[in-house]
Amino acid sequence: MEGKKVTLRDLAVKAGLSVNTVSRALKDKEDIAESTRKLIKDLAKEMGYVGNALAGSLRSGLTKTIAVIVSDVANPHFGIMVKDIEKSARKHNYTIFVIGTEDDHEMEERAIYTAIGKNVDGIIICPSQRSADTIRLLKKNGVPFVLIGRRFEEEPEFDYVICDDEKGGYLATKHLLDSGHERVLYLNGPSRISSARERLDGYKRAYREAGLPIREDLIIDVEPAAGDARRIVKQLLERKADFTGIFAFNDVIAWEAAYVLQKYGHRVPEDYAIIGFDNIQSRLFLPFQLSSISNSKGKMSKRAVDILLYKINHPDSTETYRDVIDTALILRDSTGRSASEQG
Amino acid sequence: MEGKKVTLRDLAVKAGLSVNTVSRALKDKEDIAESTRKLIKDLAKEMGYVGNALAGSLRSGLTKTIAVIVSDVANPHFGIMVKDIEKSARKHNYTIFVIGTEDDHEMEERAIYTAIGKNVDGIIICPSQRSADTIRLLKKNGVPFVLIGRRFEEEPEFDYVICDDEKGGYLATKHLLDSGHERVLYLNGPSRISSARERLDGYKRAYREAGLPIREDLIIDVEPAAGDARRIVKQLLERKADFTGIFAFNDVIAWEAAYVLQKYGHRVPEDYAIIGFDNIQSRLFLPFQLSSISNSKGKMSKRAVDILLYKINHPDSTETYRDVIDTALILRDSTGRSASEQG
DNA sequence: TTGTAAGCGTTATCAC
DNA sequence: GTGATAACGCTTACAA
Repeated sequence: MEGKKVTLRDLAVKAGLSVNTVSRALKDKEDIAESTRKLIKDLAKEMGYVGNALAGSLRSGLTKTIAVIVSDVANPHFGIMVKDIEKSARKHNYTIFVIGTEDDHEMEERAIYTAIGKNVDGIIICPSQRSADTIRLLKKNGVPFVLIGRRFEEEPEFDYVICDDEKGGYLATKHLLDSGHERVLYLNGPSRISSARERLDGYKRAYREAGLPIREDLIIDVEPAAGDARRIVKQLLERKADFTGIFAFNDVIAWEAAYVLQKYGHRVPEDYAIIGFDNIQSRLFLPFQLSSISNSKGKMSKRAVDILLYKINHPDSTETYRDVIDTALILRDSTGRSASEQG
Repeated sequence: MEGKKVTLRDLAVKAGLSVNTVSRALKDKEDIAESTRKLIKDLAKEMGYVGNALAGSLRSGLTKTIAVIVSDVANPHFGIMVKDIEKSARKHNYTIFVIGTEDDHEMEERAIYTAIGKNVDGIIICPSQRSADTIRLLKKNGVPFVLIGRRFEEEPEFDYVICDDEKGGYLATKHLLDSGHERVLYLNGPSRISSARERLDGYKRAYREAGLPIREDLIIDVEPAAGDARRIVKQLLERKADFTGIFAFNDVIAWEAAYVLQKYGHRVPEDYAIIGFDNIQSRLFLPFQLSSISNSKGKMSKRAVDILLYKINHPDSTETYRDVIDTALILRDSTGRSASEQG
């Protein structure tokens, strides 16, 4: 019952044939007698043969494996993305490594070395952007990769799939402004991150278009991982900062902000209107109806896989991919939409 | 710049030494001249050498890789677990494959074959429990594995780490009963799943202890993946089913139930008290304060990794592991706790 | 201290 | 149709 792994050689010995013949039979090569093929296939099933992909990979140089490197799979945004990537990859017979970085530089570097060492065929990474060096490592080692969710403006050779962050930031802010909230707190991500910068651009554009002054003291950087958002919102409330609308870099931060508002006895949307980013509600039906910016994670993930596989299969292609997926405003209760059917 | 991967041979040629010497130097073996070692290490760095773990694995039979097989990484419960497993594994220099099954039998089987084919050193799996055959496959192939979250009572040889589901079900139900909710709707998971059955046992025990009759019509199975919960709760509300408390198999189902209640204009906890399971709120600060049963996902994940690594490193050990992690009641607003500080 | 040879399990090539 | 041989990149045992 409890067996060591069955190899081609085991089958060959048992069948009185050569390893080679066994291999070819299992792979349905043309030049094998029908009878032999059947014999071997039955035997393989009987003995519970499972091919050793490792050995094949060593020869072919391909592992049918890709690495997905993100800060934190426990964040629903990344959880959803990883799920979608895995699903797309699986359709093409690829398996994924998942490696977390906590958006830390050193961990990211190690993650990349791990991936290269395991001979992945390619990498999908949401870079911490603490430095472009880690990504240059990939270029240097000739490992195909695609950035997802973030990009390096100064590195035109790094392919990416992002969403239209500027537009998202614009739509969110404009909606709050249009609803009469002239003082919008923006709980932004760290400014090293391209999406944080671009969403901020959108925020500012909305303000400019509305002819309202931008209040720099209402633009605050939050470290996403740390639960930093709660601390910051608490402080703001205690010092009675002057705002009525909140735009958050992502839904997790928006939830935390709403959580603190609740703790302090404030109502959403009556006292404060809140809008997030990522539209996680489309996948997770939470009883708190958070307005958000939809960024089509499913589409982004699929696209990233498609591009990566193309690069893997066309190593000499010099095309570069800079895909920007559209974003859209999704209104729910947290910004006081009247009873509608969205969500 | 853009290079093919550098191999030991490349280094050897460049250094005018044998592949073997290079290998030993990089591994800090004793019998290498200090000068040679330095020469080679510098060269390796310069040329950007990253070892090919594949080749070594083929020899050693170990890949330093484990597979994590779960139904759905986008479910925060599994997202958190995968994160914790990855973290623990990484500490021991293991990398994880993540494969989703949607709790589907065939996909689970394929996932297992994939894992075996990729020569993982071990597997952590939350089984769909549509059949024990898939898991027997693992036993048959001699691949170390640990079940997480679910167990097969009829298969005493399958090691597992679960939480005390019966106690959790008991605590949740008892709390609702104690709070005056005599008719508790139980939105349970599919009964093929051990944790669903055991939580139900706890539910029943609480009822028995309270001396109240168990209403079988208030015990309903929900398919977790499908968003089934929303449909079911809607139906119940429309036919004005008779209950005031809801105990849900997990937090995702609880959220969906609360979501529907909200849509129908009901208040939580005034009209309905709700309690979930998994205590995701401990990781994600949502503005909806859901009472829940804590099951120490961090502890479970770590324990699963520890057991698995032990089994990998002691293949001849015959110990079996049946770990049951304690569960605890965590009260929040959704069951009407008075203002306290939990959260 | 360093080099040579063999082998991990598979597959591609080329004989037979 | 089938079998022998080499090769993928590395490590272990042993020889020099």
